[in-house]
Amino acid sequence: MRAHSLATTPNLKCEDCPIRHRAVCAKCESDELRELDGLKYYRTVPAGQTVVWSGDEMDFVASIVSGIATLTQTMEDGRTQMVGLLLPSDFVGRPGRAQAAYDVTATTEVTLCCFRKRPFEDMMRRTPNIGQRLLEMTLDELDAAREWMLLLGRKTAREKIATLLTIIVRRDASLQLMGRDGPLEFDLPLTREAMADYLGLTLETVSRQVSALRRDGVIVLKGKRHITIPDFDRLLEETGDDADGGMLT
Amino acid sequence: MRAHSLATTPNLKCEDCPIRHRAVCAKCESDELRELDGLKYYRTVPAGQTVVWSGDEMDFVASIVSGIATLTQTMEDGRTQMVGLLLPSDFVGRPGRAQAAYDVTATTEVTLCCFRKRPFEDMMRRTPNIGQRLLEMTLDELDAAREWMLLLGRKTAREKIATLLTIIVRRDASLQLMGRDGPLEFDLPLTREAMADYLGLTLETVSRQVSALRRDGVIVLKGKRHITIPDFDRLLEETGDDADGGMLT
DNA sequence: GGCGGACCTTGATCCGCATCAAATAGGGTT
DNA sequence: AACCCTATTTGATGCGGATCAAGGTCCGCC
Repeated sequence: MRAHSLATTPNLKCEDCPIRHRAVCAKCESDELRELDGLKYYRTVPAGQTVVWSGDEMDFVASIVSGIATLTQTMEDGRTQMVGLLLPSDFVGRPGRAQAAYDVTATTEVTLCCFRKRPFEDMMRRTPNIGQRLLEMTLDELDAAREWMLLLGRKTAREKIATLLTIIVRRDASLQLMGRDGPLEFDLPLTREAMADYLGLTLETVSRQVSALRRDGVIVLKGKRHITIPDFDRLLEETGDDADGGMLT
Repeated sequence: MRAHSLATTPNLKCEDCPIRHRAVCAKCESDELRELDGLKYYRTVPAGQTVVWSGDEMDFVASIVSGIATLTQTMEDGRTQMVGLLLPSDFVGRPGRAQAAYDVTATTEVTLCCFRKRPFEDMMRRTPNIGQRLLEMTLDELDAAREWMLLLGRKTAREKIATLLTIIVRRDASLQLMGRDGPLEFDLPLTREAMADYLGLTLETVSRQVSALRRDGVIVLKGKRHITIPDFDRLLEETGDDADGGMLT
């Protein structure tokens, strides 16, 4: 299944782009946007398909416009670890690097705003706003990776699940500011197996701990994927993190 | 012991600086170096002392000139996870952020080349070479963090130890190109406890696995800290990584 | 409306690593 | 040389999560 899906989607105008203010182009002036408008092309990848394989030649970089993708590493014997969750506005690929370092897989259908690497690198050299924004985003990702290292190295299975849930809730909240106070609700964008790959667990352990949190009333399940959080502070207590706002958000 | 050691050391000229070609200033022209020369001040921190505490106000950024420091996160109940190992030329602090996100601790005596944050940020805005280099370094650190996520999430204790040893060997090799082929030798720069914090293990498990690798002839110990690797490929097999050059670097 | 397959849950058992507890080895100091 | 302090090793035991093994549920499809 290494076939590249090259489904090309009609471009949105940068001005109307939903990720305009968070993506790598966030700091660009309107003349810079016009230039990007000329370089970019959209590409849509169906759910479940791999966008790039680790080690593959990669001649483009991209921003996630919509959908969710994952970055994963795999060992020879098949053990896999997710090392990043890519959400709308996140950046894929690395300027200055020819091969992909990780597998990039679409979890849901994903739309990418792509740039051929060479023209993008050229423009980056001329446009400090892009490099600056990319630096900010990379520093944020580094913080997220380090927070994840604490989770992987030191948290219990239950704490890991609770932490993942809070992260998903916070993301949803930041996108569609929902009514505070009321119970939070959302759909899990990940299968149990993907959660396990993210958390350094097996899918059986994930399933058991989700059930345990349900039994203890921390979460309410409707179906397999729909979750309600009756009391967010209660969930926070389960993460093992500092109760107050110790975490960077 | 929260006292800041403010020992100030006489500055080296940038031109003579041992990290000149790897640090954040690597791409600077000589006029830019002169400006940095005017901003910088050296500071030396004794082994074991904490440079900054997570959450502290941090009004400077710095490059490690010599010595080794660690970045660690701590949970309320005392569980700790090292999230970075800082070697000469590595960068400390984040432009645009007021508080430290992690504890920074000197493992050996450390000399820092510091810049007050505001003047550094100003210069960064005017000097694309600095921002570009910082972006490269940050992307490298992100890769390292993600490799570490795989280790923390999926590797066994023995594989973790073997991986740490190969990383230390590679670093030594990259600094002082030593005779290939011959047995590799080095001193561990970390205590068993620090290794445990890095690897997401307990110090007892670290000690046991080091002993096991010694029993199996993978490593030879002289004293507690001095290690000889009779056969580097043998050590590589123990890491669980792709046998060939699958790894970056 | 029955069937196949993906996803999920639950149970039983095992094992790797944590935990608790001593003992030993250096290294520096007096 | 005797002593102390810290780093390290080693042993005994227990637990958390992996592994192995059945089911169960939902959904699209014929």
